[in-house]
Amino acid sequence: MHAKAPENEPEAKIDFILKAAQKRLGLYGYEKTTMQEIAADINMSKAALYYYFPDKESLFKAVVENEQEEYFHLLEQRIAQIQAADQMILELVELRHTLFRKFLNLSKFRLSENHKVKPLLAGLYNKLREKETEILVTIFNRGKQNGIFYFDDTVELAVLFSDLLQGIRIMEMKRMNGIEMTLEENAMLVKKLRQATLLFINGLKYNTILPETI
Amino acid sequence: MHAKAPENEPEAKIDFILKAAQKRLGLYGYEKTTMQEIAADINMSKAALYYYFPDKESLFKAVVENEQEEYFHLLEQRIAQIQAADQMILELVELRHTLFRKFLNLSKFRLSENHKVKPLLAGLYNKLREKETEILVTIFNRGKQNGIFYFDDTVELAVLFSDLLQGIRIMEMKRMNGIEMTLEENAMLVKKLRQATLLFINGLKYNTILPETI
DNA sequence: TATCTGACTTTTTTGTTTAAAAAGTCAAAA
DNA sequence: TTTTGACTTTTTAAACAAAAAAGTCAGATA
Repeated sequence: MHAKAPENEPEAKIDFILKAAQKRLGLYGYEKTTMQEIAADINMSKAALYYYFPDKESLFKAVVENEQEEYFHLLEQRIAQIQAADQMILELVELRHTLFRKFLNLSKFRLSENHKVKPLLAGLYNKLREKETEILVTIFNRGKQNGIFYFDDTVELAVLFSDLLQGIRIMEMKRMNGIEMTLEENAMLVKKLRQATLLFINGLKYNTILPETI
Repeated sequence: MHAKAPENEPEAKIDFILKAAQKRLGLYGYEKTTMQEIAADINMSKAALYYYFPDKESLFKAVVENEQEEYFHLLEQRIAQIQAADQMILELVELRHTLFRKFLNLSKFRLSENHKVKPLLAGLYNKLREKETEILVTIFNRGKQNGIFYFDDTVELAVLFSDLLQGIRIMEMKRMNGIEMTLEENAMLVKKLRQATLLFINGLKYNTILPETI
């Protein structure tokens, strides 16, 4: 790589480092990426990285948070142009999938696995999910107000739906052979997510029996 | 323990060993249970166990398969007494949950984790899921024939539903602190499974837009 | 003053060796 | 046919050393 860093611009510099880090992390995962390597890629000393980021975890977090912000920004933009709540959900599911794939790469940790990366990822995932739930609640409430969705506790509903999607992702990942996802595997996952979402939405539309009344 | 083994009855003897093994495995998991211990519990020599089971894995498999057969037997019994397809699904989900809890104990492997137990468990889980899918397909087909469910490919539907349930279980397990499941955590999981199932069934009942036509 | 570096210390990971524990075998006994 | 004690082989665990990576810092650079 050995790209040139921008001179005299702290903001741009940080962004430059993030891009380099993202490349390495996306390619090799957290544990197989060293600070040394990231620094070398952009002709910096390792110590310089520590001038901008207190530690490796912070750098990793910044990279992931970057992606997440990008995603939510785009999502809000897209949703703003849609009227129907059910269409919003479908849009969210689709866009969310692209983030999942990025996240999958970033968190690709070789067999050595958890114990160090797991809590870090868990924290990042929780924040993502919190924001996601918020948005889902907004959409579900809108559907309720417009009289097309029937469900009492929309927060509960949002958490359930979020679980459901993530559950499907996990199950499909377990089916994968290697660490990489083939095109077919991806297509299958997308299809399942869509189908589950359609049924879910349908269930909401005609949900005459509210769970609370049972 | 030190229970007495039944004399001169190979079938009963095997069952006796299985019960002893189940107790240990359910309590400590595969890796923390030794053949020696199981043997000692029933006043046998370790070598005797190897007369009935070729190796430790076979014994473990036999224990799990035992549980599964019991489950399917009970399930078929219960389902036979129900008319409506949607009620059958609810019954299956509920009963399936008790099996999940047993399975959870049996497969409780301490931090040392995968690499040895994982493929073994995966094989057992796949067989379970295959049978489960079969039953689900039967139920979905019945619902379709009776004109209350609308979906084209019921096999696909069964796999999706199975994924969905397992996904919810996994997500809820990830939320758990320790290895054990508290009563509250269990109640929450049961509630989510039920709610998801209800929405799913509802979605099927009013699924005017078949996924294939989109 | 803000940014950066080489040389340094500390922590984590990896590899190696050895001992203990558990799996698995077998000839002979009951 | 079933069971056992004594045996061999394989797997796990502990202890230690060496290597690699994380993280620090006084001083250089501009």
